[in-house]
Amino acid sequence: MTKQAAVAVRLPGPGRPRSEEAERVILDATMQLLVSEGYAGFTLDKVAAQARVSKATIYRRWPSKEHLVIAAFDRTPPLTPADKGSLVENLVNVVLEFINIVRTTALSAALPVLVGERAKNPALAEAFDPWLERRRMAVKQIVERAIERGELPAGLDLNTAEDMVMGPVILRLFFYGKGDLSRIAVRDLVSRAVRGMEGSV
Amino acid sequence: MTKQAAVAVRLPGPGRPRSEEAERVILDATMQLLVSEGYAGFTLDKVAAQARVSKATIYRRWPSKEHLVIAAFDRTPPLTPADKGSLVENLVNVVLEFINIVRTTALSAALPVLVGERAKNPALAEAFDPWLERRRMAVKQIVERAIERGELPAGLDLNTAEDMVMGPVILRLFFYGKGDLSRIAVRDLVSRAVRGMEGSV
DNA sequence: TTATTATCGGAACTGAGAGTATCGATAATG
DNA sequence: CATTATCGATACTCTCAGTTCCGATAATAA
Repeated sequence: MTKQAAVAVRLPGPGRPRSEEAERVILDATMQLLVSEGYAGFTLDKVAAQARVSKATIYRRWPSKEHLVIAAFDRTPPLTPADKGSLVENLVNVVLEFINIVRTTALSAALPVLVGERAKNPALAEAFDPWLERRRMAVKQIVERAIERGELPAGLDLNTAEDMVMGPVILRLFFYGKGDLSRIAVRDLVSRAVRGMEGSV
Repeated sequence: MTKQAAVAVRLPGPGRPRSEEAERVILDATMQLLVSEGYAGFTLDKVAAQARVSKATIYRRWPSKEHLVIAAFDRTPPLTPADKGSLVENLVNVVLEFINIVRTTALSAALPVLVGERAKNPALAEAFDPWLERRRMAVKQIVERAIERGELPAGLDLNTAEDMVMGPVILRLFFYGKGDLSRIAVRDLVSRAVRGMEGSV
């Protein structure tokens, strides 16, 4: 949040090599603690304790708490762009998969905070944006295939399509505590978004 | 973020009355500092200094930093649901007004952080949700009038409509640093959202 | 007028947590 | 075997949220 050292990677050379084991254990502890404690109760002292590692070992790899959290997220598997049913069904499935991941991991606790930090921390944005972009791929791929099949117009901008599908979902997920995100509700939102994608403006 | 005292209001009675002047000056300083320092650089010591007020005077009114920030936001004027043009034009105008407010006030710095806190602080949610709901009214009203005019189907859920209009915008505003939010881009998003609202699912 | 009470600004204080520095020990290179 | 960068452990600095106590002030109630 303040300074960031010039660390992260180290090229092989003389000296004791970094323990890959330590890296794995730290990221495991990070995820577990984010889930159990929430972002507010999440401290690096707890990570160090649970991973049985010194704080120096953590800061040697990641320059800040936020970078560590992003690194932990980076290991979560990407969304799988299913291709089994109709366009709407494929989108509904990937959206529900996303909702499920957010709810069962630390994402719900950490993502809004990271978004807030990102705005004013360029180094954090550099780590955060690729992660986010990777999550956006699934929806884009599904839309892209629909365009190839001729179900959606060729001129449709993929970013616009993605924003239309995920925007309302993100809103209900993070901004409103009570938004309806049942399969029926999601299907309704996605169906309407798809209708908006059809034809030109 | 941790404890919250039982304060906020005080009924008139014996003793020195609370200074309304102090309240005003504190909220002014809060807004100014949020803009100039960002949420991370925003501290209550700075607020006290700039407002020439003791911290006790602040905490006597608001139980936490977050509550103070929300109180400051609460004074920002509501969105005006213009009713001058077509449905799409009215929505575009109110969305652009919202974007402008976010960009020229401290909202961009503070809103994501507050959203993150809201998820795990019930007392904060209690203060935050009404504020948010009030901002959602403008779009809902415009949509409601369109339904009355018969431009949109009577069965359309207002919350769904609002999510479809604002979702993509919020996404570009807070999650992506670089999203296109020009008038042309907004008109494109809104037009597509409106098309999604038409007809049943 | 006088007693009571809750505010005021000022200032010191507590507690927690991010990030740094130093230790002797260990594991690699050359 | 000399060099070097890691290791865990521990203590430290700094900043900030929130608390507490002060003497002074401004209202109510008798």
